[in-house]
Amino acid sequence: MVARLTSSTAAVGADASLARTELVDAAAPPVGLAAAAPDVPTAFPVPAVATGKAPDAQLRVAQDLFIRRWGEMGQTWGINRTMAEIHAFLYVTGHPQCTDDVMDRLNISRGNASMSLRALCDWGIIRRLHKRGERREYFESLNDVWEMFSIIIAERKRREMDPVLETIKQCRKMLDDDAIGGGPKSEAVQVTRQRLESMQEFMDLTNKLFQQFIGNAKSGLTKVVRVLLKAV
Amino acid sequence: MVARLTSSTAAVGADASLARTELVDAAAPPVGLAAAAPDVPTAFPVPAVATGKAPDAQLRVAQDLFIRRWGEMGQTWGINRTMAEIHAFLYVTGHPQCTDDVMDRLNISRGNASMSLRALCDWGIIRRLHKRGERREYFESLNDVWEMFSIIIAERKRREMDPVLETIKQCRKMLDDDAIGGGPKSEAVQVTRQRLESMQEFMDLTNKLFQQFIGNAKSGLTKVVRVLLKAV
DNA sequence: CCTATATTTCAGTAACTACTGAAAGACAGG
DNA sequence: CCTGTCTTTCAGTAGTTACTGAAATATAGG
Repeated sequence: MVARLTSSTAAVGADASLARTELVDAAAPPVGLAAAAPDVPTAFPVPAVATGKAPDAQLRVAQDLFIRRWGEMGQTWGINRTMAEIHAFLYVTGHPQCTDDVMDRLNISRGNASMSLRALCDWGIIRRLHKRGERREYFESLNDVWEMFSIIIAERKRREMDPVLETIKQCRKMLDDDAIGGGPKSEAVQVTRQRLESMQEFMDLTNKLFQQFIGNAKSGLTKVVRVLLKAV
Repeated sequence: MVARLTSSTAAVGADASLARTELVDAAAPPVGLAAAAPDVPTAFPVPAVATGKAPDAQLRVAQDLFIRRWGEMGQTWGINRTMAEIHAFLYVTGHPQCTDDVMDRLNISRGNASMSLRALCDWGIIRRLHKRGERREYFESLNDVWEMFSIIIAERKRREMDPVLETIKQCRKMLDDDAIGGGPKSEAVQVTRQRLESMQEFMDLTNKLFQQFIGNAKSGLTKVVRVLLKAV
C-alpha cells in the first residue's frame, strides 16, 4: 500500500533486500498492535552497516514506527500524512536535517519534500536553519511539545472555529432582523435561534479555554492542568 | 466548489431548480473563505433574500448558511462534509427529520443519506426515532452541545490517540531493550528516547484532561471551565 | 401469500487530494 | 559572465474518498 519504489532511485538491489529483512525481523517480536495497523511498513532502505554490532540497530526501526503512526494520526485529523511524517521525523531525531535527508528517509520526491517543508514552516512548528559555510538549508522541529500544540491549536482556531462563530452570529442576526417588522416568531424560528445560541455559547467558552492554552504554553500549562484536575 | 449539481439526476424540474437557484444565490456574492488555505476567512456573504412575506423567509437561508459552514469545518477536521452537513441540519432545525427530508434539503442521493445517517448514529451524536403508526424512520440530533462534543472527543481519543500512545511505549521499549546488553547508548538514541518521553508525557496529560471533559459533560463542565479560567 | 413502502448495499464513477519529475529559478563562487 | 549546487514551482497523473443510482433486502398491512 505505501510501498513506494521510485523507479529511478532503485536503491541497489543487494542493500535494499538486506535492509528489508532486517526491518521485518526487528519489528516482528513485540508486535502487539500490528493488528491495528493494516500492514507493516517495509520498504525503507537502511544503509547497510557492516559492523557486527550494528550501532543503534533498533533506533531507526523505532523511529520509523513512530513516524508512521504519527502520519496515520495526522491523516485522520485532516493533516496530510507526509507532512505529519516529516514533522515526526524531525521531532524524533531531534537534530537538523536537510531536504535530501527527508527525501531519503521517507522516500518521497523532492517536490513533495520541498512543499511539505514549506507548509510546516508556515505553520511554525518547524524552522529553517542555515549552517555557516553550508550551502543547503536544514530544518528542525520545535522541541517543546506544549509549544507545538499551542501553535497548532491557535492556528486551527483561527482558521476553522472563528469563521464558524462568525457565521453563527450572522445567522442569528438574520433571524432577529426578520422578526423586527413582524409579529411573534414561529416555533421553528425559535428553535433554530436557541440552537444557534447554545452552539455559540459552547464555542465561546471553548475559545477561552484555548486562549488559556495558548497564553500559557510551556511554563504555565502543566500548572493549569493540575489545577483543573484537582478542582473537579 | 461546493455547488452540487447532480448532472444526471435532474430530479423533478420545478422543485430542484428552485432549490438550486436559491442555494447558488446564497453562496455566490464574494465567495469568501473557499480558498480554505492559509488565509483569513472572515466575513461571509450575506445573502440578500428578496422574498415578499414568505413565512420564515430568512429561516431557511440562515439554516443553510450554518449547515454549509459546519460542513466545511468538519471537512478540515477529517469528518466528511456530508456527514457534518446532515448533522448540522438535524441540530439546527431541532426536530426529527426523515431520510427524504435530508435528501431533499441537502440534495444528496438516497444511498449517501442512508450511509451517512447510519455513521452518525454509530458515532452516537444523532439517534433514530420511530413515530407511532408511521412507517418511516426519523432522526434527531442530540441537543446538548457539551454532550455531543464529549462523545466526539472520547471516540477520537480512543481511535487515534490511544494507538499513538501504544506505539510510543513500544518504541521506548525497543530502545531500552537494545541497550540491555550493550554499553552506553549513543547520543542519537538518547535524544530520541527523550523526545518520545516528552511526547508521551504530553499525551498522558492531555488524555487526563479529556477524561475530565468526558466525565463531566453537561452539568459539571461549565463549572470546570470557570474554575480553570479563574485559576490562572 | 402478495403489494406497497422504507431502507440498505454496492459496483461503478465522479471529484478531489497528494505526489512525482522535470523544468525554471535562485544564488554563491570562480 | 558562467557553473554547479540547491530550491521552488507546476502540469500531469496516481491514488483515494465520496457519491450516485439501481438492485436487493426488509417490513407492515391486506
